[in-house]
Amino acid sequence: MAAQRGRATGRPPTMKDVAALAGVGLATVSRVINGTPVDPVLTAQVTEAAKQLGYRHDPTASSLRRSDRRTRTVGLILEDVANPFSSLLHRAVEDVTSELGLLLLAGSSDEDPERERSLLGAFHARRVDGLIVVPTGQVNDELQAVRRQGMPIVCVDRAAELDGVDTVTVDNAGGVGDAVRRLHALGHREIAFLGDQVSLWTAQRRWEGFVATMAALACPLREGWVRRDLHGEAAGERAAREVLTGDTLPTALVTSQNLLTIGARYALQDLGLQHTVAHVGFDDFELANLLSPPLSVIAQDPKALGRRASELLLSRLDGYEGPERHVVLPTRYVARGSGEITRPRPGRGDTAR
Amino acid sequence: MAAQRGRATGRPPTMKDVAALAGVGLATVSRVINGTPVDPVLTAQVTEAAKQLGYRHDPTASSLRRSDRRTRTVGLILEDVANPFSSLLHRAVEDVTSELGLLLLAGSSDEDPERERSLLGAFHARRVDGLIVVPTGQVNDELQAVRRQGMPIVCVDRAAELDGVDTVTVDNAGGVGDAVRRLHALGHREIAFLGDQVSLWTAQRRWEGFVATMAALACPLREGWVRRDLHGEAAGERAAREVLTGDTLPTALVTSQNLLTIGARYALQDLGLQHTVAHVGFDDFELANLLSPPLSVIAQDPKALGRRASELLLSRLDGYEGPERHVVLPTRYVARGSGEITRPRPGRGDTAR
DNA sequence: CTGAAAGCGCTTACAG
DNA sequence: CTGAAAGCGCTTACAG
Repeated sequence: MAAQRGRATGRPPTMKDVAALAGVGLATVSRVINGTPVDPVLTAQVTEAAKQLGYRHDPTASSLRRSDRRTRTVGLILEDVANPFSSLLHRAVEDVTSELGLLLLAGSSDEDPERERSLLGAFHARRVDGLIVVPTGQVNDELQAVRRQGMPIVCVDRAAELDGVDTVTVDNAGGVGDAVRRLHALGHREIAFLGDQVSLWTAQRRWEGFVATMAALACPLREGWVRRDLHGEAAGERAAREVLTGDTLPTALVTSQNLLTIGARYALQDLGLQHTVAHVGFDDFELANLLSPPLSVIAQDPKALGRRASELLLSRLDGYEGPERHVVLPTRYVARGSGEITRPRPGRGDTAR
Repeated sequence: MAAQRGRATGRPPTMKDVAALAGVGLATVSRVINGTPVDPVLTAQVTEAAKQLGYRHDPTASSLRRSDRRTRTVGLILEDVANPFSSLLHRAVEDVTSELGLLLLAGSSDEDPERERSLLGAFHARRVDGLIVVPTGQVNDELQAVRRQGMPIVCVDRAAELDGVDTVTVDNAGGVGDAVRRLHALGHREIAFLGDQVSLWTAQRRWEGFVATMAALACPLREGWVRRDLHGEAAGERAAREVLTGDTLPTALVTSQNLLTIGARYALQDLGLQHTVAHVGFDDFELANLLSPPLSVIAQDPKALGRRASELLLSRLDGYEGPERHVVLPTRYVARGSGEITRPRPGRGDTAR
């Protein structure tokens, strides 16, 4: 009678249905599905029955009972899934996790601690196997608590001093320092700096790289040429415009973030200074090469960040229990033109206005 | 004795732990957590116990037993989470789903039916509440099968003729037609066309818009000026270069996809023709305005696509059982300069080479 | 309103 | 190797 059942009506077929049709016990079906050795004949019966019913294994029900509780999902907390940096990182993570059949739950924190906390809670509650997060830096206590409960966590793009939490970052200070040195070698001494919100870990590191290198090169920092804590393209444009229409003009400009770079470039072009004032931005752009002059950048490799972060996470999933690891990836200066503008002859005087 | 238990050692606290600490039945805890009316005193006890233990509700275990089987997750199949169009769409979907506490499982099909099938299977097996997919068009049978099993599905960016599947697309043909008409109004008659892989639904629609409008305007199509089935930036550049170095040159160029537009623009700039040959691309770019001349585009609104798709999905989750809906969003022509180059005087003869 | 019991789809000791 | 039974964390009829 039980074996008579066959294909059920509405609901999707379950292991019980498969067992009934194959004429074996429920446990045997489970074993076949999970690859535990089973008599070839029974295996064939089960496989056939499963195919016939269109059986789909339910990984969440499975995870509930398994001893390791693995859900085969990974949580990813990005700043914004839509920004190019985040989305490239996202893709790199997907490339390595999908290879293993892991699914990705992704969300955007928007730099908002409350949102980060909420995503963290939701992913934790769903028992993802691990977490890759670009931390705002203000939710570290909660991250630590979740980590202590056994959830592997890797922080990426921004460091975090948390027990058992691996990090993958970029040499932000080194990248900016390198750019400043190159500008210096081209004669530049009057270098302006546009910086992102100071609460961001990366903004802090980039600023430190600027200050340290300028000091090492004995270049004075002029107050009006340093604009920090800027958020977004419009702020970048405004700040650049102010810097570039002041009493004395800098001969070079370093913009330490994506949107600030775009904003500054608008200002430069609007003032007709794009061929006069050297400009280097942090982070690369798709179309940087099509601009005139092409934009020189301190490029980071979001794909490499994502890949390394995933690898660190996977090693934890594979049982690595050692101390936290801190990977620092290099940046790469891409000379395209805007950063190779030499310093105009001194004595020519102020040009703007 | 049971109430004595209190906080367990290693594992995260469960409803049972909360019930024990609060001195109530398991069901009561469940009711409090789910907001079913419960005596205020008991409610307080449960809330307190939950807080004290740091209890986290497990939504997946919950979904297993609930009558509606809701997992509170939505699956999203994009072409590539890293491409700007997809990631903006992704963000728009996140904005509406996160509002409702739904989590997003996202994946990239890479235009590969096998990958789409695999993601579809994985999401289905995980019993997501619904699916938003940018379909390759070659997995429609499987999509239909999943839909018939009760899973709400919305296709976005590309239409699909499937029972009970809503779609949100853009007026691709209309957008291209509009651009062609504008070029025609500026005197252009010799208009070249670069098209994406012909297997893509959007490529097909854009091509149809081009052909139909050219015919309506009595502009002949010259064989050498039509290049279709191109994939990626390099192919676009190559094709554009060939078109622009032929015996007779077109006076305007329509490129019907993102990467083709970039590739073509490289070719134009390399040949020094960017101020001579009019150029309109399909889909907008972040930096289009910084180019010289700025790039005119047929813009679509990926955020609107994502938002509408989410809304349609949510209405299905809310119980809408009516016939499938097909939303078509308009495109918007953005005149920036490259598309406003007028046709050079006839009789000036061929300029290039 | 409340609690004990059954059961969601599965895995895993536990006996045979 | 195989199957019946217990149980993962929860919800939901079912009686009280």
